[in-house]
Order: sequence, then structure tokens, then C-alpha cells
Amino acid sequence: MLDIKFIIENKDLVKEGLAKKGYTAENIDIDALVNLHLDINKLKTSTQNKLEEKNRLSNSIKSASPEERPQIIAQSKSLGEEIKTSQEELAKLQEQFDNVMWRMPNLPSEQSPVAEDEEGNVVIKKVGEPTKFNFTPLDHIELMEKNNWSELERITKVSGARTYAIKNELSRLELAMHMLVLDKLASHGFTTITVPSLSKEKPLYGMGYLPFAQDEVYYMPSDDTYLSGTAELVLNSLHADEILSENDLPVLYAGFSPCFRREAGAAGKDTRGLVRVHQFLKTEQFVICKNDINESEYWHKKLLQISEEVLQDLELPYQVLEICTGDMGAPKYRQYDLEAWTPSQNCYRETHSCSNITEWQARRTNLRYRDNKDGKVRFAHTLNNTGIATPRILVPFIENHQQEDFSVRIPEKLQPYMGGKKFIGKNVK
RNA sequence: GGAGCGUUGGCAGAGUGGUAAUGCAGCGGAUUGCUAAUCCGUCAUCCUGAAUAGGGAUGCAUAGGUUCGAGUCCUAUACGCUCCGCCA
Repeated sequence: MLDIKFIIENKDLVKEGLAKKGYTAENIDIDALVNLHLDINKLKTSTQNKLEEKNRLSNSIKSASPEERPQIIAQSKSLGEEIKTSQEELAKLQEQFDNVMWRMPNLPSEQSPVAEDEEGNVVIKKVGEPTKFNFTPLDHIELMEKNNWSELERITKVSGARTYAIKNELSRLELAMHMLVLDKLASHGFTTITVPSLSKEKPLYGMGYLPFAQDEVYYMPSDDTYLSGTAELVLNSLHADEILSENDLPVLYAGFSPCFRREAGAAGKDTRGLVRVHQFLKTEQFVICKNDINESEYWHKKLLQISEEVLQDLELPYQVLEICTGDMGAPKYRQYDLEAWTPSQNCYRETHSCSNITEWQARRTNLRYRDNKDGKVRFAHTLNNTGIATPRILVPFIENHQQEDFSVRIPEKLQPYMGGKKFIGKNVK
């Protein structure tokens, strides 16, 4: 959510920012919004003047003589009717205004490349080389079959399309990766927190999942409850409506949770295997910091660095993308994605997404802190990044580390979490 | 699922239907100077205003209702605590 005062003072900048994100005046009409705001203020002022008069009348009743009272009461009553009418009108206008405000995306950074869609994303860094094999490599599904690591077909009979069951060492590997990342985040000062996958509606608006991605989210009408697509949802609202002390900042969370996504817009894409599933496990990095762009950009880089370390620990070749304005989600100010080399598809595939949201979410959740310098209350900045998401990352992992005998090499950093094993797989003793 | 009690500022905590006490913390100011104390103001949202001057409205979990007037009375909902039931 943006600040209406900022919008009024920076109309052109706002229009330009919206345009970069692919919005036109037909989607969001800034001039109309500002006019609506001015109308609301006018009506507010006149309504408040009436309220002031009514308060005066009410307070005078106590000291009024018994003869005067009936007249004052009648006067106050009729003024009350007028006020009610004004307030109903005001509520109507306010709802129109809020509707636009809740649909307004964040403005992108000046640094973000300007383009319409993902074609405009810019590779800013490559680490490692695409893996070369001196045998014919298998894809992750074949590898899982060779090693008795999955139940992909049986499980769809039970749980439907885009679900997975993995077993034996692969199942343990999935959990080992989360432990590796949780330990890494703890060493960077993050608080480990396992959070519910259930959420009420309000947090979805707070994060920006609603109203922007309604089709993506599971809803359970019998309980008026949603299934969370990311721990970010819950962490972003955990401190909603609070005024933190600046001394509490930054708040660093390593949030672990099962995540659920309908993948409604992805029909036909990545239908087989572990790349795109309805339910997965994610360790999420989440930061609440001061309202200072240098501070949040520092944390943005820091989160990116941590997830790069994760891919380096897993010894996966990867690239870093700076996401362009048109491919960024509505909440985002600036975004990097990490993509790991995926041999079977001969390309890099997304494993991490790292975003600076600035104050856009904090305004929606009313998350603030008291500034030490002047004692003023300010909206915090929030940031998020994948720590690790499984099973998707298992795809590049087992494909890149596969051996000719179908076993899979375990990188050194991960070995302590896998009982010291250097390889896993059927033929490994 | 059932019953009872509760929800007041950043925190703690008063509050007979008639302008939200008080303490602590924070911020601003004044004053005195020995590691700080004392006093005053401020402390959330919004409108008005050139204003970081002043004035005003709102805010006691949320949404309604009763009333000239609601933190206080009524209804519903959410959440919390205690107990009963069920349970990994």
C-alpha cells in the first residue's frame, strides 16, 4: 500500500512507476483517486464540524435547566440524523477509495530493469559451469525410479495431480537440506520459527496475496480459512498492528512451514516430477527492518548472499537474475531470483526469490516501530527470500550430482546432515 | 463440542451512562549538576492549516444496537485464560 500523501505530492512519479509495472490509467486512475481523496476530506471536515456541535450540545445537557433540556435533546437528535447520513456517504466513498488503494502495487526501484515480462530479466551473475557428464545423464524422475526414491504414480491416486511422495534416502535428504539452511540462518542471527500453514483472510491482504493472486490460494469455506503458500504470509502478519521498539530491529526469522499452491495458472507446465507441486516444504527468510532504503537494500543483498551460500553449499551451478519491473509481483520494490542449473532441461530453473517490499506490506498490516531519534512512529520495511524450498531443489540437486551408477554425490557441507554419507543411492554400500 | 471469566495507550494498570486516572518507558523542553535527579509538555489515527503554531474529530478487541450522550448497557463475532469432553 502506498501513502496517499506521497501519491498527491508525486503524481507523475507514481504514474511512471505504475506504468513500469504494466498498469494503465484504466487499471488505476491516479487523478480520479486524488480527486476522490479530496472529496472525502471535504465531507470529513463538514461531518466533523457537525460532530463538534453535537458534542457541545450533549455536554451542555448535564448543566441545562429541566425546561431547556427537551429543546437541546431535540436539536441534538436531529443533528444526529444529519451526521448519520453524512457518515454513510463517507463510508461509501471511503470504500471506493480503499478498493483502489488495496489494488495499488508497490513502485519499483529505479535500479530495476524496465521491461514488460520475464524476457526483460537481467542475468547479473553466474557461479559455476553447467555440469558436464562423461555418460548420458538421467532426469530426476528416472533417477528416482532407479533408486526406489519415489511413489509418483501411486500417490496421485491418493492425493491427485501435482503431489509427490519421496522415500528412502531422498526423503531424508529433503529434511537434511532444511536443517542445513536452518543452521546457516541461525548462525546469521535468524530466529528459527515453525509456523502454521493455516491463515485467516486478513493476513492474505496484508501480504498482498489478495486481491492479486486469488486463484493461487486454497480456501476452506467450512472454516473460513486459507492454506498458506509461504511462511512469509504468517510472518508478515505476526507483528501486525504492533509498534515495535527500534531496538527490536532488525527482526530476523527463519520460518519453516508446509506450503500450498493451487498452480491454477500453470496448467500443462512442469506436470511431471518434483518441479511444480501443490504442497511443498519451505524454509523462508523474513526480515523486518527500519524505514530506511539503505538499510533495507543492505538486507536485500544480505538475504541474496545467504541464499547464494546455500546453493554453493549444495555445489550447484546457478545464476542470479535481477527481475524487471513487468515480471515483479505487485508488492515488490526490487527482486532477485536465483536459478540453479537443471541438466535435463538444459537451462537454469528458479529455486529462490528474494524481494525488498519496502513499507508496502507494513502499511497493509499496520506494522510500525518507534524511531529512536525523534520518537516518531514509522512503518517498517519488510523483506523475504527463500531459504530453501523442497522438493523443487532436489531436481537440480540429484541431476547435477548423479553418477554413472545412478547414485548421487552428497556435497561436503551436507554430509553431516546425512549421517556422514558421501553418496546415496541403490548401489552405494 | 460445552461452561465460566476476560480483552483499556509502547508496557503496566484504574475507571457509578456525562470530556480516558496514575505509574513506567520513549521523545521534546526547562532547571540543577557527578555517573543522574527534579519539573513541564508530548506520547495512536485523521481533518483543518504554510506550519514541525493553533483548532477540531476519532480511538478502550471487532462489527452493530440502545441513548441527547457508551470504556461503562444490549447483540453478534474474533481472540485469550480456566474447567469439562475428545485427541496426535
